[in-house]
Amino acid sequence: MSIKRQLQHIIKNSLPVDVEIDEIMIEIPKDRSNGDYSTNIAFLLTKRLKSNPLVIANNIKDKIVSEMIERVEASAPGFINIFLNKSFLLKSINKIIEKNKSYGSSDYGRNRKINIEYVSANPTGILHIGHGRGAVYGDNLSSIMAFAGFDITREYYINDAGNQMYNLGVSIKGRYKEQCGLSYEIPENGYHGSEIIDIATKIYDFYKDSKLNESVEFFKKEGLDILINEIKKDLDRFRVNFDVFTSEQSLYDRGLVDRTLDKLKNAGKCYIEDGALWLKTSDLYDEKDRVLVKKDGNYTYLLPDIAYHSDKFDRGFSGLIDVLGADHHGYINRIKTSLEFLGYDASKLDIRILQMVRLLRNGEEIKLSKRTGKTITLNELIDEVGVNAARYFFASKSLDTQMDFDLDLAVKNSNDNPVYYIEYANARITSIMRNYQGKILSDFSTIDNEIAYTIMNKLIEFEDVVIAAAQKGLPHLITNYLYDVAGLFHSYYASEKIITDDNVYTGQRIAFIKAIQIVMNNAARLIGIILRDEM
RNA sequence: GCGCCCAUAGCUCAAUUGGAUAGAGCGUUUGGCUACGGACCAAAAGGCUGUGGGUUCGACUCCUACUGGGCGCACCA
Repeated sequence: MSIKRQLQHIIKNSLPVDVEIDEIMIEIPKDRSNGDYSTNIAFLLTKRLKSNPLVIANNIKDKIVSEMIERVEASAPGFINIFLNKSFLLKSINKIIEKNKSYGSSDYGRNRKINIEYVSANPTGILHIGHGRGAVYGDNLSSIMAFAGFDITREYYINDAGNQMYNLGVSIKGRYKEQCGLSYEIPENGYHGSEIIDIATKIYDFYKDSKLNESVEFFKKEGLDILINEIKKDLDRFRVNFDVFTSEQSLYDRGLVDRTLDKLKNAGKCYIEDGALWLKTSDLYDEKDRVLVKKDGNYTYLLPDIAYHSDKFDRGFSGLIDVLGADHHGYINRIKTSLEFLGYDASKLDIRILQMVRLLRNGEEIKLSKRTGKTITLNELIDEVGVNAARYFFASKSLDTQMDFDLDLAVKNSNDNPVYYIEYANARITSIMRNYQGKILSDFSTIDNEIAYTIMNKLIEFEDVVIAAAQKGLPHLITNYLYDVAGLFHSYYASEKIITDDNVYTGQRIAFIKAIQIVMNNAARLIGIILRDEM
C-alpha cells in the first residue's frame, strides 16, 4: 500500500467521527520542518465538531500512532504534521531492492479495462513533430496507468476511408505522372508533402510507366500501405507502442457504420434538411446540429466516428480516453452527445486535449500546411536530438502548455537537456557498482546523512506519484519526480564517499544507491526513456 | 461575434488540482576538480503569479469583469 494510503487509514482511525477515506488529504509540505507528510483534516472537521482547527488538530494528534511514525505535531492554523521514523525509512531500501522492477506499481486501478486512443494521425502523410506530443502523452499515460493497476489497451484509429483517401490517391497519381514525364496537377485539397513524391517514385521505380491507366483507387491503396508502414516504423523508433490498430474501413466492412446510422434514426434523433441527414446534437451538449449523410449520399467523418466509439464501449471497456490536439476540441460535445443518444454513458469517455506545438526554425514560425507540405518530421527531430531528449521534452510539460519548439534551439541545447542530468546520475551509480566487488548489505546502521533520509523519503513516495499521475492524467509528474531523484543523488554523491576501505560502511551504501537506481529506472521506463549506463 | 485553452524570474517550464516562506533548468555572478565519472556540487541575484474586484481560516489555483495570445466555429477529418 502506498504511503499516503497507509497514512489515510491511520488518521481515519484516530478521528472522533467517521469520514470517507478520500476526504483525508495527505500532502507533502514544501518545508520539511512541517513534517514529511501533513493533513488538513482538522480544517474540514470544524463544522462537524463545532470547534476551531487548531484545537481539533491537538486533540487528534496523539491518537495518530503507527510504527512508521516518529512523531506528530499540530501546527497553527490547524495542520497536523507527521514525521516518519528513520528505521522505517531505512527498511524501505530493502523493500525497493526486493520488488525491483515492480517497485512503485500498485493495484490502484483494480484491473479496470481502459482504452486509450492516441496519435491516430491520418495516413495521408508521415508523422511530424505535432504528432510527437500526442504520441508521447498517450504512450506515457498508458504505461503509467498500467503500472498503477489498470488494464490498458493502446489503440490507433486509422482513417483509411472517406474522401481524404481519394485525395491521397489523386495526389500520388499526379506525382506518378510527373515521374513519367507527363503533365500533372495536384488538387487544392490534395497532399503536397515530400513523402508523396517519395511514394510516387517508389511506385515508378517498381512499375515504371505501366500503371498510367490505373485508377485513383490503385494509387490510394499503394500509398496507404506505404504510409501506414512508415507511420508504424516511426512510432516504433520513438518507442511508442500500440496493442490495436483499428481501420475505419473495417467498420464499414463489418456493417457497423450503417447499423449505427439505423440506431440513431430509430432513436428519433435524425432529420432531413437541404437534402442532407442531420443529427440533433444540439439537443444535448452541442451548439448546433451536425450532418451525418451529405447531399451526395456520402457519410461525414462523424458517423464512422460514432460507430467506432460505440464499438470501443461494446468491447467491454469501462473507460475510454481519447488524446486529441487542441484544434479538435470542438469535436468533444458532438461525439459525447451522439454516444448518449445511443445509450452510452458519455462521462466514461474522457477526451484529453493537448495544446498545439508551434514549430520554429531559427526563431521563425513554420506554418504547417497541406499546400506546401512544409513541416518538421518526427524522424528529423529524433535524428537531431535522439529519442530520450525528444520524449523528455514533450513529457515534461503539462498538456495545457502551448509549447514553442525550435529545432535549432533544441539541437543547440541538447547537451543541457535534463535527460542528460538524469542519465549522468544513473551512469555514476553504475560506475560505482562496477568498482565495488564486495557484498551488498541489508542493514543500514552506518547510514546517518540528512540527504540520504531526504532521498529515502523521496523513494517511498514513488508509488503515490505514479497513482497521482495515473489518476489525474499528468505524466509530467513522473518527469519532475525523476529529475528530483537524480538531483538528490548528485547532492548525496558530493556529500559523502561511497566506496571506502570499510566493507560495512560501503556495503550498506551500495544497497542504498542500488535502490535509487531501481527507482530512477522504473520512473524512466514509464515515460519511455532508457537510461544509459555510460555517457 | 460565440466557444475551449493559456498568461508565473530575462528565456523555457513546475508548483502534489484550495495549503504553510511560489520552485527548477538555461542565462548572469561567486566558490569547489589528489572523492567512486566536474555532463557535477555549494551559494547569490532575479517575482505585486497579466490587471481590477470577489469567495474563506487560507488563492498562482475557484468565481467575475477586463487586457493580451493560441485554437476552433464545414454537407473537411
